[in-house]
Amino acid sequence: MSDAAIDPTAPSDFIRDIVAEDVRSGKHARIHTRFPPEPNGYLHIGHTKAVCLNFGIAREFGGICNVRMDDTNPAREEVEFVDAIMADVRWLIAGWADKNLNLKEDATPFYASDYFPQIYQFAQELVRKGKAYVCDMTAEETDEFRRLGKEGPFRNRAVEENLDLLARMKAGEFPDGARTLRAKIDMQAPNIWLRDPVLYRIRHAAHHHTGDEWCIYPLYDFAHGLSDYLEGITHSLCTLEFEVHRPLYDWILEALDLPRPLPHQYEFARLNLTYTVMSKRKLKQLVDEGLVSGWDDPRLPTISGMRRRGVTASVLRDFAYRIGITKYPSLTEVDALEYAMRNEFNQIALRRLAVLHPLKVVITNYAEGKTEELEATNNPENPAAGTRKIPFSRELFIERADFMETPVPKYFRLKPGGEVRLKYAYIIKCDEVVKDAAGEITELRCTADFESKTGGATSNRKIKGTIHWVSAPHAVDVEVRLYDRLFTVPEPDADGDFKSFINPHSLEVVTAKCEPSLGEADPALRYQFERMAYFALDPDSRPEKLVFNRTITLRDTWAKEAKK
RNA sequence: UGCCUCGUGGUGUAAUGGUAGCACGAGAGAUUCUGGAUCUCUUUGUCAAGGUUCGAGUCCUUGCGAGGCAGCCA
Repeated sequence: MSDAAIDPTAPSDFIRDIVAEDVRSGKHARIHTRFPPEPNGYLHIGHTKAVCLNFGIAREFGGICNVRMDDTNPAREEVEFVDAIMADVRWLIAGWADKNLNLKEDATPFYASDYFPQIYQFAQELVRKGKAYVCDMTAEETDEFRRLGKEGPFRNRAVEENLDLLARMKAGEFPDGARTLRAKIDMQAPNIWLRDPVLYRIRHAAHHHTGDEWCIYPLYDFAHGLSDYLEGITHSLCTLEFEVHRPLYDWILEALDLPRPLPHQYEFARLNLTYTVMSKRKLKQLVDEGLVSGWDDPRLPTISGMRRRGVTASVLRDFAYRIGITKYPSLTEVDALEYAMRNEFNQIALRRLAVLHPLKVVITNYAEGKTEELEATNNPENPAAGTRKIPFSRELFIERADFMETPVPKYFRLKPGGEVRLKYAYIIKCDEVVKDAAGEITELRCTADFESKTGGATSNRKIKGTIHWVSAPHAVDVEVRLYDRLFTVPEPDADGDFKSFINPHSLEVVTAKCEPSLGEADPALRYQFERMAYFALDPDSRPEKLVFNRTITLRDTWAKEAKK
């Protein structure tokens, strides 16, 4: 029974169409996909697309999805990455596709390296069938012959000799690069990957998962399709660059004459996002050169970075579904991601008053020492979220940007002699601007219209501007990290050095003045500092020193207007 | 250069031979105790030229453009 009927939000795309047709025709007993990361780096939002596709299909068609470490290259893979990848995947699918996550019996992910014994047997089988041979050419010679479409001198070795040499390769008798096992296909094939591709190479190196057991390692092309076959994968989904490898994928499975149905490979376009870089190499460079704080730096498009920034798994999934699946190598505007964040946070975030760049305000006609408790709405989008009390007193902080001594046109916040509403409190009028010796504004002296208190006699008096504020004596100080886009241009890796486009203002750290209730902020919740942005607690937070990360600003039509 | 793939508003996508639609963005307005949210409206598109057909974004041909591959990386 397909889940598609009970999930109307499930998207439609050319791959799901194929799967649906295969389900209809009864080609497979059960749909089985896989997510096959190489454990050589952290997952990023591009992987989100693949995870949501593979798990989404499993989910919609009542199937399962394996997470398989594509670990056939001991030189660059590490256990640290396996753990990080699994944590990210589990987080991403939690409460959504847990049921469809297929793990090994000991609850660990699958590893291509676990199949090395079987893959080796398949290699021997290919040799016995005369479809693979041991080649003694150097890497350079191999390249050269392949370019020229020329058959090498070892191509027609006898089966027995090939079998013997392969065994000796495995036994460690030869140094790295001395020989390879190659498929015997067609050196004149128009597709380069059919010109006797290398199946095994010699690497005397320890492997993160198999240790020193092997000194020959299969290449991706040989290992991947066989791993798919061994796991019973029905639909092997990968990105466009593997398109030209598909004939080889099929050739290997067919050459071995494996029982049908065979897994089939389908390709889709990887995700590209404006104002960021996605390649593992570039992300690693940013991390290694200390240009960001680590793989989980909130400015990075890594899953761990976005999680730390405050982005939720459901936002990422929603985004992945919004962008769709095609074969067109598109460039998605980051606005689509930001929209997904705002769209969800607007529904769930608790509203709080917090002043990021404080300016002191004294209400001169308000009694010294007096305090009032005012009622504030937790979430206007969700009445069930209820209300809370916030203290008001004679001395307050407001946002520096909410006052302009010489206001620009259309500015309707506080100005000398002007009025503005303090949210949930009074309408105040600015009587006096106090400056220090340097001419810097240090304080505003205002008077409140006591009749205008929220709910009061003239509270419905029309005032264009409403601003947020915090009572100075009650304010809680917190650290706030204001993150912005890491790059200043839409396509940082289009040309030139991407690092020269790094946004020098991608992080601003401030000490904010917050309403008291924020002192008990919950790391599981999302907050909107009213009129500013959505925030989440950073793991660096300690009870005595909270740290908030700005996940995404509110839409700011004033900023756009002011630029005109 | 060879081989493979892909071209639908600014962006991401839908339309499976039958009214080119949706979302994001942009612009205008309404409303608002968040310049948020919400609501209304507007704008802009089938790469080009032929062909098949009653009818083509869809099928065919050619051209143009873009991307991928040409590691003993994945």
